[in-house]
Amino acid sequence: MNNPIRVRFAPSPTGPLHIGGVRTALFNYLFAKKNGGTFVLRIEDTDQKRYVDGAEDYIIESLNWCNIPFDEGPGKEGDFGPYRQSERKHLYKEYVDLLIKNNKAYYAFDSAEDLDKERKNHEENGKTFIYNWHNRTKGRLVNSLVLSEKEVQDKIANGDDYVVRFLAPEGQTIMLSDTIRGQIKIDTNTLDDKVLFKSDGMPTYHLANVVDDYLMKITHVIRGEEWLPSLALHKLLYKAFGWEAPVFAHLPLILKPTGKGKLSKRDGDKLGFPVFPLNWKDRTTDSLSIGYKEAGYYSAAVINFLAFLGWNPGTEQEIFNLENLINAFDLKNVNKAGARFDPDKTKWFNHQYMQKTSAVDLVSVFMNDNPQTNSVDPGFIELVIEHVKERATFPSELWGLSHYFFNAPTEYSEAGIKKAWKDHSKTVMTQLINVLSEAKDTTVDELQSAVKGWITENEIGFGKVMMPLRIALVGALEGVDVFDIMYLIGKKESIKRIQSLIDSN
RNA sequence: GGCCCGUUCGUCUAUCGGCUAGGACGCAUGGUUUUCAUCCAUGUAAGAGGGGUUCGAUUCCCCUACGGGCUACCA
Repeated sequence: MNNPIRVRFAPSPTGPLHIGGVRTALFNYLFAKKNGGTFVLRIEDTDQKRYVDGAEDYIIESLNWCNIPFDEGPGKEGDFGPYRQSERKHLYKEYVDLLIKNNKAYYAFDSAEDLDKERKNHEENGKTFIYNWHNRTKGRLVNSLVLSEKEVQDKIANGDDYVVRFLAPEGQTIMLSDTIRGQIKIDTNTLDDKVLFKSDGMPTYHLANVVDDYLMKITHVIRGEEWLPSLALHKLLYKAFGWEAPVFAHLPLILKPTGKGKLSKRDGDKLGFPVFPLNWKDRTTDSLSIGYKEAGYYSAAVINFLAFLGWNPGTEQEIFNLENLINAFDLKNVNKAGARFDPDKTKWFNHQYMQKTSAVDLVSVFMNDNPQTNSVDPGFIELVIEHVKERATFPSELWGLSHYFFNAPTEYSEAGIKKAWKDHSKTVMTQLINVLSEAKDTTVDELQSAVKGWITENEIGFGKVMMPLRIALVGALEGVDVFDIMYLIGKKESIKRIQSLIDSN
């Protein structure tokens, strides 16, 4: 009986998809999958001036990387295509003509310059220019409401530029309902007669999205809060067409980590975190914006933290894979207020996902990132990664945490030497070499008890041994357990490193 | 300026009229690690203000303040 759930994500290909857009797509995806519905991608390329080459591919690649692929859209034609509005151009004219015929819309011949002049004039007088009921027939404006039918036809036949405007109803109070925000009351006199059809023959967003949502049988429109002011117009359009409107839900915005306003590309540049899922190179400025993928984030971590921006499961669990999210998702748990983006928490999520990744799975990533290790036994690399992985938030940090397993130190940290290298150190380290030469080393424990036994028996003091030993092996006072290091790099290499330290001091 | 939406620890949030206001990130302290990091424990810190309604308001209503969005032949 009920119509099958269909939702859409409808980005405009004017640039790279920003994480706010990814979150909108994600919520649509989760809602669709939770309810056994269909997730549609529709490209809203009605603004030819702002069209950016490559943006559509970028959007699709991003959704795929995030694991939230669309069921229908460009390249995945379903029963409701085409899915690019530029390819649906012929449809909009037909529907806008229907509106004109039914006196729900009208032709307007005012030039953009004239309207700009009006706006400027009003502004100077402290007023706002709105094209609507109070002035549309008052003489200054040129439209089919004041012109005779013949005049209108002549103008059109003459090739005069025109737009089609919506005839907003006068003096009505309409109730809007939003799944997230509840009831909203609007006085139609505050609305303006929005342009539905542009002089270049393309529809505006308002017309195209209503027509397409209707034709594509969209049941739920889940979109950003920036569309809330247009909701009245859209509802009125459905009514003008005599169509049943879908259910609307307006998502809270994602705000800057600090300061005011919506999250923007510049925040990422300034504070050093990505705002795009994938790298994006601007073709006109040649500037590169780093993506989450390239910055070393797991897509599952990105999806997880994005889901938690404005939504929560109502429990205290925070780590959710996609399947968990689908099961737990409910629009009722979406917040009304904007959510400030937190780069620290984002990293924390990534750390969680990094720890869930096994060392084996990290080996190829590691070898790819560090070609200098290509001749090393992968089994050895796996062991190394097992030892250092818990310290890392990103796979790219692995090398910095493990280089001493592959290369002997070439220099020693000044602070480390100052703290660890004393007058007696040369003697102690020489003795240690002897101890190690004799020590059994088939297990870490053997190595450890040999060294520790020697220290205890001779009452040398652990600090006197362990600190310089660590300097010798690592080059600094940091890193994993010294016995683990010695065991993994081998007794011979360990002795060599100790000798190098002795020789250089 | 006009219209609309919002407001709980620094940040993300829980609470659906009974609150000693819970969790997470961050930060601080301690423990583990004879290093560093991880990890663990503890601590830190909040319902914008003013009116109502109510036995009782963070929760419901109104006003103010603040924040955000929209106000294009952009989406």
